[in-house]
Amino acid sequence: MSLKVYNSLTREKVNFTPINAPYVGMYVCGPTVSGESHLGHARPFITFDVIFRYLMYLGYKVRYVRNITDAGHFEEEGREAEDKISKKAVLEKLEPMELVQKYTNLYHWAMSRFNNLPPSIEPTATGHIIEQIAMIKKIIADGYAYVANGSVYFDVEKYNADFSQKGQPYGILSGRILDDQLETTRELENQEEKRNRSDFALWKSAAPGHIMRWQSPWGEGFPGWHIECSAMSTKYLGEEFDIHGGGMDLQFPHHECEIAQSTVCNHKMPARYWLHNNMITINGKKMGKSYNNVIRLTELFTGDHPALTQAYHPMTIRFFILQSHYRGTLDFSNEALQASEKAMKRLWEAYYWLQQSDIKGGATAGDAALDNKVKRLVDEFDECMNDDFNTAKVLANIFELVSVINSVKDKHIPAETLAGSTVELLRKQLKAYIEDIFGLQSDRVADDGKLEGVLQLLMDIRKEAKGRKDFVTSDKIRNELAALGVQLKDEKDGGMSYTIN
RNA sequence: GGUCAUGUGGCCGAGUGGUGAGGCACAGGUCUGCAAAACCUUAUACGGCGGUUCAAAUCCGUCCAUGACCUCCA
Repeated sequence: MSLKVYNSLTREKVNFTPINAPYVGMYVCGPTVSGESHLGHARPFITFDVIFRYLMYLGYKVRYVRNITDAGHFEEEGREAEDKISKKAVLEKLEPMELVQKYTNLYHWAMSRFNNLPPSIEPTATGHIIEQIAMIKKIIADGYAYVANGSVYFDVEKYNADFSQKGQPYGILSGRILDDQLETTRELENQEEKRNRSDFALWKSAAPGHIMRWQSPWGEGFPGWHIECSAMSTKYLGEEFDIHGGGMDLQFPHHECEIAQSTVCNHKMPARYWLHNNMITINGKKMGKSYNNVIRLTELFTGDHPALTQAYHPMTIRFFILQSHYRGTLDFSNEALQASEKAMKRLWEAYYWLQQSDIKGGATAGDAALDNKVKRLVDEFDECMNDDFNTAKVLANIFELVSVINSVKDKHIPAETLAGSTVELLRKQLKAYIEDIFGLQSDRVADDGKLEGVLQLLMDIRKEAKGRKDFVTSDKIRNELAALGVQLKDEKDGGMSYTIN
């Protein structure tokens, strides 16, 4: 039973073998901090966070590198080349780095709300200009890039011609054939500097108005988008590392260009396994700026958006994302998120009850069939994750276990139905998966126990009131606590429990 | 136009050719001072048409539909 991952490069599920076990290097393309993150951005970061956590669970020592793009990309496409970040900074009357800092902070805040672990290294593009320039120099020296008017372009045609023979044509990842692209690419303006349309910029000369600019051997300018990832992944993970991740929309051109750059510099395919998450859609359409259907994370958390009927907790979104496989599209809707919200609640109640209860199980199983079923469901967690991180299947199993737990809780089946060892296994693996691997967190207050004590007191008073059929008092306690977001529930044997929303 | 995906019940979503994952919603029931929760039961499905097979949601062909990428994009 070993981990299999779907490698976009070969388009098949393959065994995962680290280059230098137990060490694993993983690079994931991070955000461009020129604006607020939206729901779509949440997916890769949650997906790869779970992958990061699972690799550690398997015992690997993982160095997880996720960059921050803060240098600003150039835009072409009929517009004047311009630095996105500095343009917006002018509009907002901010220093570019102030803008970058603002959105970086927001991004980090959102990541922690999602309970994503911080990556091992989070390098910034602006902090690695020197490395990028060094890499560009090397590419020029090898003859795969040329200088034009202070800008440097990668010569895709030459690369493709030379490396096709070595079995690594340009387009190897995305399946694109360069010749087709040449025929079908739209007519672009301001392309006269490039020898071919498919050439991409390694370095862009900065127009006089540009605020973000650096000295280079080719004049003042700023780095192209693709080179930062190549420079930083090489610096921190080496010329060849294990996993490169990101959204499917980055396959082309971004990752394709990274492959070309790194291959020229290091004579190696940079990463062995290329993992790509699919998009989050809304009404069947990808969520993205160009579609004008973006729901920002701040809006999602507050519910302040026309498309939202309510606010959603970050954990609801995390759960929602884990309920589908990362390579499939996932369609956003209020109904779907509300379903996730309820499912999560159900999960927490069963989970906390089990962790806090003192049930021990029997010396042997009272019902071997059920006991075996529980063991099987738990054992399958790892198998599901080993099958290209099938979090949806793990959750399905967990919910089957929730039913069993609830049956024990309600005494429909006695605790001795399960063997003590099975109960322990269940406790241990549910914790490992729900908290450690899936990174789900409940809002259950982790204070010093004062609130817990107060609530217990209220529940005791309510119990006494009920005992003397003083339902006015007992309902008052329940209703007023409910108004504060604390839900009381009567249990079958006269006990009581609470949930905090 | 090129490349690559996808089409599963009211909704969201797994799925290894053979006894209908799971979640939410719905219906009936149990429990309950009431409520909520929980539990039990039941229902609804694999885009169309062919083919392979004893057997297909699962394999093959074809058609239809949708989406992504080809331009910044998670």
